[in-house]
Parts: sequence; structure tokens; C-alpha cells
Amino acid sequence: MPRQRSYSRVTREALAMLGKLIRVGRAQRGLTAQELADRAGISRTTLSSIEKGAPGPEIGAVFEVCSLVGVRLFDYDERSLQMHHARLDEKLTLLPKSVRRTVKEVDDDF
Amino acid sequence: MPRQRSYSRVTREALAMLGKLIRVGRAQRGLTAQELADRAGISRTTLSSIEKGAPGPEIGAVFEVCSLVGVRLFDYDERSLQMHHARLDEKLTLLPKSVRRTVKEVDDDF
DNA sequence: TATATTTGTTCATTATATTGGGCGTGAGCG
DNA sequence: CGCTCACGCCCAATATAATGAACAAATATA
Repeated sequence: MPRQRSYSRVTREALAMLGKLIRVGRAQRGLTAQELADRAGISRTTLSSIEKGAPGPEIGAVFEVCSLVGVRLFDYDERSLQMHHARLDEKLTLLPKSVRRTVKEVDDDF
Repeated sequence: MPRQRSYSRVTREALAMLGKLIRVGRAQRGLTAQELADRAGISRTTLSSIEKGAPGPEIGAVFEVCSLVGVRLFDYDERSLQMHHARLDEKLTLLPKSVRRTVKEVDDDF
């Protein structure tokens, strides 16, 4: 069965931007594509895809590259990252563990 | 050649957090895993991997899911997203187009 | 300007993510 | 309390991403 996916405009734009952010970050640090790829443990070809904003690459590889060139996804520093983790866990325990379709009401408190 | 990758702690944490954010967002919207997966054009199995914070899934799929449950990676709204695009393009044209290893100097102005 | 190097691209092969189905469990609703 | 449905997990088959090599073209330095 073919996969045949389609991506929303927002997704495509976000991917393109992330790629550019990485590219800029790499340039600012004076890193060669090969160097950065090596450090991230991926091939230069894959890094190229990432910088082009392709939807295919593994998210783990992309995040790894991001951390290497100083692109932070959620603009949290590491400490607050921990905090948010705790918060989210809290939230998750409070939330219902399975979603019933009959439940129509949802309020966006965040 | 085996791939054999390793991910930094930051990457792993970011992935875990993103997964939790998605999970919370989905719950808040009262969406079934199957429903969300359908809308994102992926299988429930893959969505499960994403929510678990696995490094493997395609970044396109993850971003698609994010946009569906209201998790924004860069806290830019769509409009400023355009702006940032322009800025990045500008920056890219100014930056050298290939990186020379002999260039030792790098200044982090961002 | 000459030259070494970085980058962009393609391609066959290999590794791996995705899929869809099924099963058991537990949570939420009547 | 009982029943239904959402979820977590496993698996085989298949689609696809990752790799590494190779080549051309562009680009930065001497």
C-alpha cells in the first residue's frame, strides 16, 4: 500500500524555516556540511535533505542537528525544559486516560 | 552498514516533551488517537510512536500532527512566520555560500 | 586568476519506518 | 455493575528513508 501523504502549508513552511535556521546556524559556526553531518551521526546527503526542509528525515536526526547548531525548538532553556516535563506529567495524570468520542466539550486552558 | 545512531540527552528530552505536548493537546481537544491519525494521514501505530517521543518518525508527520493539535514549534504565528522567512533568506544571501575550514573566526551574532 | 574545497545532485543498495490487523486490558459511560 | 470502546502492544509485509560513492558546478582563498 502506497503511503501517499500530503502536508499542510503550515507544515511545509515550518519545515522550510527550520531548514533555513539550521543552515544559517551552521554557517555562523563555520561548520562544513560534512563536519556537521559527522557530528550528528548522519550522512551529508541526509543533512542536505534536512536543510532543504524535506518532510522525510527522522525527527531524531533533525533535533540532533538543531541542538548542534544552537537552534532551539521550544524556546526553553534546559532547566525550564525539566520543569515543563514535570508540568506535562502532572497534566497528563489529571487528564482522562482515554478519550470518549461522546465527550464534546473541550476548553483550551493552557 | 548498520545505522547505529545515538541521540544526545537534549534531543531525547525534547522528543519526549514534544510527544507529551501532543498527547495533552489531543486530549484537550477530545480527539481519539485514531481520529487524529486519520486527519494527519498516518496510522495509529505511528502516532503512538510520536506520542512516545520516538526518534524514528518522519519530521513531516510529526509537524503535521503538531499543527492539528495546536502545538507550535517556534512560537510564531503564521504571519510572523512569513517575516522570519524573509529575514532568513536575507541572512542567507549575506552569509558565505560555502564554508572554508581555514576560517577559524566565528561570532555568534543572532 | 588558479586551485583546492564545498556544495548540489543522482543512484543502487541497505536499513528501517510505516502500515494494518489482531489481541488483551482497562477506562469511561449508561 | 456491565459493556463498549480507546489504548498499548506485537508482528509480517511493504514502502521509503539513509547511506556512500561519484561527478559537475560554484565558491572561497592564495
